Amino acid sequence: MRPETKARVLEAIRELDYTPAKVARALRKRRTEAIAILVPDISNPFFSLLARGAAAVAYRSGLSTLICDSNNSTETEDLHWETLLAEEVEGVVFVPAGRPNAGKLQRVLRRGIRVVAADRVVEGLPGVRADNRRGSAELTAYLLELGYRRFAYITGPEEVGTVRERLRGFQEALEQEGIEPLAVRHGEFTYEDGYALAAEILSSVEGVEIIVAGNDLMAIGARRAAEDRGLAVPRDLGITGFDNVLFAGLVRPRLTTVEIPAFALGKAAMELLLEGEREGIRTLPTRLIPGASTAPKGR
Amino acid sequence: MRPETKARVLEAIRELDYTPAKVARALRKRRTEAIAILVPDISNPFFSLLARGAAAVAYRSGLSTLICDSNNSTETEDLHWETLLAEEVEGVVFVPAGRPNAGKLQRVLRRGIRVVAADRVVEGLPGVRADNRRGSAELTAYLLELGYRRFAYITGPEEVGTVRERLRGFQEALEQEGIEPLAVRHGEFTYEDGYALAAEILSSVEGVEIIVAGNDLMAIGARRAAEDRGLAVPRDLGITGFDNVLFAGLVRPRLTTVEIPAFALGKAAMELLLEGEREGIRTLPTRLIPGASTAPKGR
DNA sequence: TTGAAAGCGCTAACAG
DNA sequence: CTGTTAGCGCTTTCAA
Repeated sequence: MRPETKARVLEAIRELDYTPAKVARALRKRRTEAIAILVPDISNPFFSLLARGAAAVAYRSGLSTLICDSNNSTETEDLHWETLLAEEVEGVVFVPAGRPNAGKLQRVLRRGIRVVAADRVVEGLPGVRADNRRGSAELTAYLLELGYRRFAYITGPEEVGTVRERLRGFQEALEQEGIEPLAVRHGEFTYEDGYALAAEILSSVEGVEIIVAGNDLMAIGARRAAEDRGLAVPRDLGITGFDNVLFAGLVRPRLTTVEIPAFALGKAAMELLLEGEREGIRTLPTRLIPGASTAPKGR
Repeated sequence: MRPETKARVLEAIRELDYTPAKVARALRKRRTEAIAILVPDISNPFFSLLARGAAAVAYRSGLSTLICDSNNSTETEDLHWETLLAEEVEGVVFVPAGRPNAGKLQRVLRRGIRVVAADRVVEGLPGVRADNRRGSAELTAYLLELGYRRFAYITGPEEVGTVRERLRGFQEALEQEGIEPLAVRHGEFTYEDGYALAAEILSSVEGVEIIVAGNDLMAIGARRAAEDRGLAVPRDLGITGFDNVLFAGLVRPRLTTVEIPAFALGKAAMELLLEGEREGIRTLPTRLIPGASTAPKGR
């Protein structure tokens, strides 16, 4: 282009304070260059960290990012799918709230929208998840080594994949030693349900040495329930969590837990999305974080 | 419309699996019906809760919501302003990372985009904030009543409005009793800086009875620094926070802090935005949350 | 009540 | 290298 013309154009841009309108561009190019991140609860640090990881990758590729919060509800999730269809996003990093609506998902996929599952695996979708089963098994092996033998397990809703994987790793590790858990209880992944389930177990099950929780928040709730019954942690009762969210390291005694790389999970999911991956599950390793909420159990 | 025609249209919609394209609609109507929420750090539960409050209101009005994360950087913030200009969002709920770029902001406003500040007041913008000064003064009065007299204060960057307001409330309450703080230190609003500033104070300032922190995260860092020097909380040293984020209630001893209604802040900011408010600051009340990290100080 | 036409701001294709 | 034109899918307006 002639330098003079270029200068005149640049001058006009400045003068009019011109910014290209993305909507018009998207309409003409038939590409919105927008992707969405759909999570169950953005105010949960685990998911917001995951969303951050995903957004960082999208941002580098010049894509706009829409963060949608399904508020732990499949119905809200469905509403969001409608919006995303109307927005014509090109892809979605998806953390399902529970068992996702297969019909909606099919419609989205038929429209050519790529969807990658993150953290929680969805049948028929490519995805990135943490090695929950192994992480849970390693944790359990560590607890067995410490000398714990009488276990109770509290966790989230049964229909969530990560809940089942963690439970399975736990049970398999126990089976190797010929041990059965004294109790297994399901609730929501909240502080309140952690408290309630632990309280119920402590008052109805004899001789529990340790409560293994499906996530950190439940573990903290359980610890509180133990305290309220006058039990000291780890002296009278061991407690473990899962996720290694920020506060797991802030509470005293520091929680024994398993780190799930939330940011990396989001990052990897978005990378899979941008590479156009259509299938396959990538599994990221977890890491055992020993804390002072468990201690060697002399026998 | 004739019922028969209507039926035929509905039939066609079903058959083609038709969803109206928002981009085309936005282009024609010259209204994108999209708003943005721009926060410093979405992985901070305080901001994600605020974002949730704002999004909930927008959602009810059928607006699309774009959540943008400036990663605590004014430069990233500026990049986001460009995107938002190009996206032609109709409004922005804005929590500035530091001192916002006035030029960018002017450009955005000149384009007719409404901006409402949340949590942190911005000159020339309507906004919603918490009554930080009073909340801080009330907290300080409570501490004086407990018998504390020798105070140290650690907080975030000086250019952040909430930092200055909280510090001011603190200082004014002390002045009424003719007391000067022994130390005031600024850093980032992080666990690490809370630890570092507290450690520095404890090793260089004589006779500090209590460390008042500008937010909860710094308070937890300070508590750790105290522990590492063998000081028991609250016996040897009192500690207080600000915000009342989730973990403030989970740590032991429970943190004495001031609740900032993050969700309500976001909600109110979005309401102001939708009402088309052009100026004025709304102030929401805070609430003192006494905890066990402070205790009556016999003299 | 229905149909037809124009045009939002952009890009791709093509002509000069 | 520059200018012109058509058309993305919708809404608005006007005509039948």
